[in-house]
Amino acid sequence: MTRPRYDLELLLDVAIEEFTKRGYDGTSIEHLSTATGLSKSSLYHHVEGKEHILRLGLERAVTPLLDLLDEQEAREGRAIDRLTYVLRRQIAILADQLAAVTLLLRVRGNTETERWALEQRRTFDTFIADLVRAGVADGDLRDDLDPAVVARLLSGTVNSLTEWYRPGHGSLSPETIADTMLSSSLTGLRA
Amino acid sequence: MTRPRYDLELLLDVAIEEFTKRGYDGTSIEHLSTATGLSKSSLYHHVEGKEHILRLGLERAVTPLLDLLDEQEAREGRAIDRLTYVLRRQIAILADQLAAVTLLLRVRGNTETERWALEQRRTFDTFIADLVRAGVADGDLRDDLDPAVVARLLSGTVNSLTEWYRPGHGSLSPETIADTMLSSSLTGLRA
DNA sequence: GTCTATAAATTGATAGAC
DNA sequence: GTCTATCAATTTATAGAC
Repeated sequence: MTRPRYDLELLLDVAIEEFTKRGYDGTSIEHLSTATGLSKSSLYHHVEGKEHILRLGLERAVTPLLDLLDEQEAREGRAIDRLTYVLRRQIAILADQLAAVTLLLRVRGNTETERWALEQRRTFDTFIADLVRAGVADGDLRDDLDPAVVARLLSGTVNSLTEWYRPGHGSLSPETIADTMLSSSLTGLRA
Repeated sequence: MTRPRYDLELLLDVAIEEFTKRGYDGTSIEHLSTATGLSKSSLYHHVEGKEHILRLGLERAVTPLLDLLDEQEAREGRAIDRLTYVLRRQIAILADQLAAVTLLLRVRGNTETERWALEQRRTFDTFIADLVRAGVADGDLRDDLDPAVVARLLSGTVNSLTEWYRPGHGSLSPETIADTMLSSSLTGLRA
């Protein structure tokens, strides 16, 4: 048995990094060729085209995020508990698929694939906003703040982790970062 | 008196938007030509080259942010009060120069100008981190959370506003958003 | 201050040999 | 599955007329 998938995954590792560094439009097939060590023709043997590479890279982030939502469909319990659980899982996915999630957050909607990615993001963000509203309705979250703004701030804070979080090197674990984020968000920073 | 500066400012309005939408590398002079209605040659009459346009656009965001830091140099008072003041002002600058700040946050360091911009961002972020540490030392901020992480989360939350805040249209004012952000961060979301 | 014309290099993609 | 060679279109930038 050969390993064509393995080679594809390696190509995606490189492509996601390049797309993130230079932007999708700013990254040429030639860049990917240089970075992988494969000729341009060989790349076209593995994928249908440039946009196909983007799609496969984005799916690494989108799939686990949507799986998390699906898994939540039948969940019960207080909204505030489900919210904290989903945010923790979102942070875990971000840490596990850091490069792909970073790429997902950088996509702007200039191609069909990018617009698809933005739609998936919107689905996820809407879910978070619904949980915040439900948490306020339950009386567990403050009702003097705009729930829509609160939800966006929470999502923004989580997503901003891609700007600085790097795994390994005795760095903080994703769980510790999630603890800090949720503790400061829910209980506040004041001593 | 002619108005060469005015034409340059108009060009920058367009260029900042295009650079933000497609990325700096992904935006061609031809794009800018189409978007401004000027020929490519005419653009080169106004600026030295593509990277010069980026530099001028980024300065719209960098200059007021560094001015804010300069103004803080001689400030007195408790760190927590200075921190909330600086964050409020940062949000005001973000709202006032939304397009340029968005571009600043999207720059990745592929050119000399981009690396300069990243350096200015780092200067600002370091200032925030110092204020958080001082706030903990004063006993005004919780000492059970990593101040470096807290500072990054605060900066990330502020910067995430570029992802959704849009002025006008009876939308929330920057001041209201700052109120919500600071209240939730300092006092917490729990009811 | 604007334009057309053009330069040399790079773009996404394909043909076809091995 | 890899390569070299090549395509038509696009890239940043310049020359020089008006």
